[in-house]
This record gives sequence, structure tokens and C-alpha cells, in this order.
Amino acid sequence: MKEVKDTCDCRIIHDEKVKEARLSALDEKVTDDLCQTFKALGDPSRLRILWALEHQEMCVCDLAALLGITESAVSHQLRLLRTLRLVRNRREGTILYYRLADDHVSALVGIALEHVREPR
Amino acid sequence: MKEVKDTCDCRIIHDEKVKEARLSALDEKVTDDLCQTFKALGDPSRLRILWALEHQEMCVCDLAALLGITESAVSHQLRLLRTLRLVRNRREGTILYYRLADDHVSALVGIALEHVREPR
DNA sequence: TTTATATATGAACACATACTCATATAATAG
DNA sequence: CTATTATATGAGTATGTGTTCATATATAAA
Repeated sequence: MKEVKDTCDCRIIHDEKVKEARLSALDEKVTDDLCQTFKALGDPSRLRILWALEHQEMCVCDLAALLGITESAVSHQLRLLRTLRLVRNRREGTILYYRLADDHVSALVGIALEHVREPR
Repeated sequence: MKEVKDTCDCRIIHDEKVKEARLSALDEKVTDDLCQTFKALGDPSRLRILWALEHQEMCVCDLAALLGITESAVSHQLRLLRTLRLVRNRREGTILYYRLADDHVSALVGIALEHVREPR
């Protein structure tokens, strides 16, 4: 018969590294907010919307025509982007014109473009 | 009886805007690469891994201990990050030490942090 | 060789999510 | 008021994804 295993089989090779990582770790709320922001940019429809709004303000039905999806789908995505403060809108009659809320999206996309275009 | 509807009910209010957006649109391959990169950063486990590696190189089992998930899960995520050229590793005996591949991750996280910390 | 350790990989599953459709709301025109 | 248009919202659904478990591989030691 073999020895009884330790109940916790989490191996930690470098204890100090793990401790240090815990100390400098982001708190859960910030981690979650960051993830939501990156996740928002990680969907083709939303990224195309944001890219389009980087050049000009557009309304829901134009974006729907551009992407080839329903206006409902666009509206759902824009609500998410609004919640994350990535886009803003202004009303003109019944039409809502959407635009980027600040420069962060452009900056993020710029760096990511650098990365994916980097020769391997 | 009502009139028969147009078979295509895609409304386009601003035809020029849509045309211009099509012209300046990213091609599909680049869009997809960008999305994969952002999606990689949009998961809490992967983001915590990247954040930890920003401060020091770490091995799989240490990362597993840090995150409280299995080494298998960490390994799966690291493979994804490797594929996207976000992390690299070096072998020392049986241990693989992972580190960030370049400065893009730090830059991306930095800007995203600015965004989520911005007062609303 | 055999054994142990660190990591990788494939399958299965539970949960998340992006879409469409139907319906509701908001603003304007008549 | 009613009708129309632009957008928003809720439900349902098909697809995607992050995890664990079991197993395979790789390096080192005995």
C-alpha cells in the first residue's frame, strides 16, 4: 500500500514568487472591470462598430447595414459599449448618433494592431 | 390589405457614411487577430496570469497556486497566450518559466486601467 | 532501464454569449 | 389623438469557452 497523499496537492515550487504575486495582484473589482473592457473589444461586431465610430459618428441602422446584422443586434452591442463608457450618443429627432466616448479605444486598438502586425 | 413590404428591410439612413465606413474598414483577418488578442485579455484567469508575469517570470504550478485553479487549466491558457505571442517560456530542467513576450500587454493593460479608473 | 516530477493535451461538461424574433418605448408627423 | 420611424428590450436558441479529469509527453534522477 502506498502512502496517503497530502489532502492538498497544490504544488508550489517557488513560494516567494507566489507570495509576491499575491501582494502585487489586482483586486477583484478592477480585474473584472478590465476584463469586461477587453472582452468588449474581443468581439468582431463590437470591434467593427468601434472602428467605424473612430472615423465618424453613426446611427444604429447604418451600423446594422455596415455589419450585415439586425438593428436589434447592434442595439444590444451598443448598450454594452455604453455601459462600459466606451461610446456615447446624441439624439437628433428619432435618430441616435453614436461616437466613441474618449481616446482609450483608439489607443487600445492602436497597440493591439502593432502587436498583431509584428513580424514573427 | 397593406402594401407588400420591400423584401430587403435594411434601412440605410446615411448612405455615404456607410460607404465611407466600408472603405476604411479593417480587413477580416486583421479584425479577427485583434479580437483574439483582446479576447485573450478579457478572461480573469488569463489577465491575472499576464499581470503576474508583468512583474516576474513564473512556472505553471506557481501560477496554478496563485489563481487557485488546476495546472491543467493554467497550461491550457498559457498555450493560448503563447499562440498569440503574448508570452514566451524558457526551460530549466523540467520546469518551464513563462514571461511576457513583449511590451504590448503592459501597454494595453495600462490604458485599460486608465479607462476603468476614470471618474464617471 | 524504472521512477518521479512538470507540463501538455484531449474529452466532456457547465456556463456564457451573440444572434434573431417579437414586442415595447420614444420622438415626430399628420 | 393615430401612424410612422428609430431604437431598445426580453425571450429563446445555437454556438463558444473555461474548467476539470484522465492521460500523454518530456526531462532528470536512481
